[in-house]
Amino acid sequence: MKDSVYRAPKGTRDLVWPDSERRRSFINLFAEIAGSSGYAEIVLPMFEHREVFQRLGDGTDVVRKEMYDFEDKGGRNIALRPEQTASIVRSYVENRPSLPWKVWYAGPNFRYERAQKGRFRQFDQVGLEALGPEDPHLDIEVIAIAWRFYEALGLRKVNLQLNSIGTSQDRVRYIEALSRYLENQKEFLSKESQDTFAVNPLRVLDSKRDEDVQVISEAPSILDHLSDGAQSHFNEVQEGLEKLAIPYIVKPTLVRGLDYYVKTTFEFTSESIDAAQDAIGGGGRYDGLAAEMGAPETPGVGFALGLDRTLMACDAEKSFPEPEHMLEIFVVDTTGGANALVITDELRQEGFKVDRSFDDRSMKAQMKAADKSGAKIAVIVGDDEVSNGVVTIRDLRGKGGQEEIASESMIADLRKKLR
RNA sequence: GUGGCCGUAGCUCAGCCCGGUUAGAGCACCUGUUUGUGGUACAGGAUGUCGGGGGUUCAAAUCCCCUCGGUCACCCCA
Repeated sequence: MKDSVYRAPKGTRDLVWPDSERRRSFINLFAEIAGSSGYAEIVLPMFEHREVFQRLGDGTDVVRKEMYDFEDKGGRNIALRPEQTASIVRSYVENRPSLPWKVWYAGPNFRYERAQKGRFRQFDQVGLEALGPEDPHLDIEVIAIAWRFYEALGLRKVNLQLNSIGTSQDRVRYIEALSRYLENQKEFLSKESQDTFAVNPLRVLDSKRDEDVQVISEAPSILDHLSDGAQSHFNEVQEGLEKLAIPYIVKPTLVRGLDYYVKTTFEFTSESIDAAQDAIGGGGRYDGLAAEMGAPETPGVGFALGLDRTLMACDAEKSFPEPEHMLEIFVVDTTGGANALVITDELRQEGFKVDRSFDDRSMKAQMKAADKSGAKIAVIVGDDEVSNGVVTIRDLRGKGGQEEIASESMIADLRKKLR
């Protein structure tokens, strides 16, 4: 194996064609859908002052063990962003755009954790956030955009899990009730969950360990602790989803890993992913976050979708296929390359996707390269063509017929064949 | 942070248990069969610090120890 220094660091990898192009198409499709819903792109810094992400919650794993942080040369505590919602709210607090403020984003996030299938230290997300309205219609819009995006990708086996975790006051009351219950059941909990309980009782509900399942299933439900306002908000969200025919299941134990959520939380999972990591997207409402960062109370709601995991689901469902070819035309020149130089440039200026060989290789080698390139047509120039003022146009896809075309009509002919 | 599995040619892997001829296969690559013509076939060719270090031995890809890396899972999340 190569020296371990000259390889991508743990949890990162190179995306080369066709994966790189598929990623770009994915983001383009998302941009189209978000853009046509009134969301504008925002490009954020990839790192922030660590305190920005501290807002995700001191008891969360993201803050406690997954923060990719360091001190810069100026002595500042910097963290690579583990997600973008906090950055967006920071940007809102800093720039105070007029409301409602609807933005979408795409780009890498960073979490320092052990990589596994569908989990990387650098991973791409697309997402959007809407700040201002408290209206449950906005929750519905946000969920619907994600849902329509999955549909546009061709995904069929996506499940929407929905919950409300109430207002922060509701949650305080709920956590009291939950803690009382868990305290009594403590001996039946796994050791890990007992530790979790001490740090953040809510997160015990997330445990998938067999010992905990029974205790969790009989635990008090957050849905029994919602205030009237939160309850009617939740009801409206559900009614709206039904109006849009978006199927969902209410999952009272869905608390999500970040502390800033209130009221609506949701998560998308894929049934088709063959890996432990099947959550392909998630989000919720965070009405208190802007105020925590020093702005007036400003409600917000949004989601983020994992690009890699979503594409894993696409692979499994054979949807959103990778591109097949990059090229249309391959220029073969047996006169030393000078003709290829001019012809490829000319064709490229005309908008064709064109490549050629270098190093004056044999015609056979050039034809092989033409075939491998996936191009549909070879434009062949040899001494005969040059002296007759023609080029040979050869079909690379079908049986391989070819014809000579006068150089002047080459572009018109190729346009006819390819467009 | 914890555990399982795996590191041999550019890629996928065999060989390792039972140490011993020049370390193999397929794919990919290059050349030719083809006096300008790819995709099929055939013939030939190039390619390896057997992840790294140490140890045992007359002899290590093969046995032992350490280490680095990858991968999957737990935790948790996208």
